[in-house]
Amino acid sequence: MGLLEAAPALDRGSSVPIFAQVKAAIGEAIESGEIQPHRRIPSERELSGLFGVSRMTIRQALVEMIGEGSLYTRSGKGTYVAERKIAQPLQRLTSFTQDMAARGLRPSSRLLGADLLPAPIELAHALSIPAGSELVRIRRLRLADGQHLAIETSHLPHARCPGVLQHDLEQHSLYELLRDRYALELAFAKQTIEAANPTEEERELLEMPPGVPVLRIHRFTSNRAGEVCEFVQSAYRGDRYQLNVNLE
Amino acid sequence: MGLLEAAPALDRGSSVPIFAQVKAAIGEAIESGEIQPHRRIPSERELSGLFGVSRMTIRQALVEMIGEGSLYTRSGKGTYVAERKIAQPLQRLTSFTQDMAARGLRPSSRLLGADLLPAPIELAHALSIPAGSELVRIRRLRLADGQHLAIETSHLPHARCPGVLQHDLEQHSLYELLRDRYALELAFAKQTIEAANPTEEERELLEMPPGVPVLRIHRFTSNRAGEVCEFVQSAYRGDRYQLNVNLE
DNA sequence: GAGTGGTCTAGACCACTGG
DNA sequence: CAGTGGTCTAGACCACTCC
Repeated sequence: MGLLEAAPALDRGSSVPIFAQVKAAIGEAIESGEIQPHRRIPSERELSGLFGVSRMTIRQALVEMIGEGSLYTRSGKGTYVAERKIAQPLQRLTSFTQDMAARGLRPSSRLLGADLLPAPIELAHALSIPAGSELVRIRRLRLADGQHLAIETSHLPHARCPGVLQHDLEQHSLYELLRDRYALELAFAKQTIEAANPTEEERELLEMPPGVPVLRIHRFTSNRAGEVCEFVQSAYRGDRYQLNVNLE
Repeated sequence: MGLLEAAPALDRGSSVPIFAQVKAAIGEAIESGEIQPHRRIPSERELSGLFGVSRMTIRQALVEMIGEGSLYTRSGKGTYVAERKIAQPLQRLTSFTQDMAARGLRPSSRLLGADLLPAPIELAHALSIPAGSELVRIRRLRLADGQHLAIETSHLPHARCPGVLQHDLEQHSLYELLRDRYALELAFAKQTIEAANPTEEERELLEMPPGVPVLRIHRFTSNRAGEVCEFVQSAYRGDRYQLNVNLE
């Protein structure tokens, strides 16, 4: 029973939109190998008939799958299955916790320090808050399978997460805490990445042998409205960490 | 004459689709400051009336702008202007030439070597070609405003770009050459990034002082169909290069 | 209850590809 | 020429928010 002959029945009553069900069905046909890479899928009009939905609804499914890189079109010819099963659909914003889980490593943290400080002027400007207003600073040692991996220092306007320092920041993901307790959902980030030598303090905290560089990352994170809500400085051991990035 | 009262006239005869013209008009209203960040734009039904096009066409414009991060919606409330003018719409695939131009630096190259070699087995597998088949290898020193910046080694299946070595690879962008002469348009890439120490050879070629690390990037590039077409190894001077990445 | 975005329909015309 | 994806229309119903 394949997509090419008889499409699976859709659940019209479901809260899952029709186009999402179509997407899932086509995605399964691809993953199951029923339609091989570089083979044509049925035309939009054929799919419309097979699923019993309008062509516009089919298109909504296809356009999203094209955006995710699993299909591509040749105008006037048809829609084809793309090859790359390689990676995540796009470059996604991930927390340290998610990042490690995706690599199959057990993440843990040690709190190095957490305090309030008046916002320095450049940082205040980037975060769109008054200079000198309260900033939460959380400094953590990050471990993967118990091995020292990185030092991460987060800065957040205290007004956005009052009382955040009273939570257990070693056991819980900061991003989950912000989302669940403060309705602060972080959606975008802008990072700069460079290779550098560690400071003396970083070298000691990460127990690094001499001569090993660090991957230094500065990250501004913002919510869906585009308001910058967090600034993070990280230093990852160069001998233990590789960053993966997908481009388009 | 603003978007909020009277929308600009659309050119129905133009080859530019209506939704793209609507997108441009709304984009201008945002950039001109007519609609400030976090202010509501007219509802989809209002825009439909203002522009004299159907609501679905308006939605096509809005959905794209939401995907690009310049608008966001609150269901049941309205569509709002996002804040982030910060960066490029998404993480885009760029060549060295484009990358430098975006930074306002003058890119140049020195060819260090260009040859054919039989594909080693792992690379052949990644590029989906037979092991031992011909691979083009191009090694270039990259400069920005005349300063040594990086060493880049590209590997391409010779079958995809026969005779590519006869072109002037110092003066021309390889990606433009591939696109214009070989109809090979590279669209996606998967990179791994790490901080490392340079090899002795890299240190000499880049004229690096001792103790400075490099940003080492491995990149697999593919076309729109998802076929991996290129493998690039790069080493950027850690003291002169920062990588910018946007996440979502 | 009125207005909003989210979803869906059943048509239509266009430019482009192939035989 | 018939078939394809790309664009566009004029409606419709739903869940949600705010008053």
